Amino acid sequence: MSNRRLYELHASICQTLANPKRLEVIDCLRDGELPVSRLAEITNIGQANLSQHLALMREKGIVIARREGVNVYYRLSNPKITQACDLMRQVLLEYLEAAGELAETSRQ
Amino acid sequence: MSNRRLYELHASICQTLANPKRLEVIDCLRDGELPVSRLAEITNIGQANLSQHLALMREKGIVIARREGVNVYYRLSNPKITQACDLMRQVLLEYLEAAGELAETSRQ
DNA sequence: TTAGAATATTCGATAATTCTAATAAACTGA
DNA sequence: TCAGTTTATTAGAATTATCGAATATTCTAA
Repeated sequence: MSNRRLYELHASICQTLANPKRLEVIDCLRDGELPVSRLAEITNIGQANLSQHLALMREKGIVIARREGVNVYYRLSNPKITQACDLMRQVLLEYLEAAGELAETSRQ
Repeated sequence: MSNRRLYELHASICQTLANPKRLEVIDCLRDGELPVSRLAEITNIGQANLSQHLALMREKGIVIARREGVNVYYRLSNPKITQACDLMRQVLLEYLEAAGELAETSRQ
């Protein structure tokens, strides 16, 4: 597979994570599967919109759906997704901290 | 800081990584800083466009620029960015592998 | 000080994302 | 089979991202 194509696929994974609602859903699924109804409760995302976000993550292979009766349970396809999110969260927090200290310094 | 706001900032980090050209640039900077001219050579991205991508990454705190004479050197702001990218790359590769095996299975 | 090299910014055109509202589909129990 | 519950899909409007072309800025060496 060409490098160009790999970068495109890689970017499409990142793109899938590049939305606050989807990140919240991923966070909800960190410890195991949940039905859509529960995700809707926790996140307060409208039904249609939540379903769209889940469909997108399904297509990109980020989550896996399992139907049980009338409910559909979603789970993360790979624990490394949580790890990657956590790392990026750390990058963010370190950035915020550095920015905070910078503001501290310039205030003196 | 509110959770909502953190998810937004987190998403904006992911958004910054969600582009094949920017991922390629980040890959180039994995082992240290490089001048824009060198990045342009390696990646074959047009001057204006490359500069736009670098500006975006600067704004989001992903890269840091250092001017030395007529050249501007860019570097990653945090080694965890490389780690996060590598993890997501692994997620992708494992997905591709699983998809490949799936195709293998269904062909039998 | 001025020409030339390296980099950045601005401006539109095009494409991609995101959302809500409406509707459809899948399933269960009566 | 029908009503009700849960989830998915579609359509269209609004916002946002991406790119190339043109232009501006920053710096150095002559």
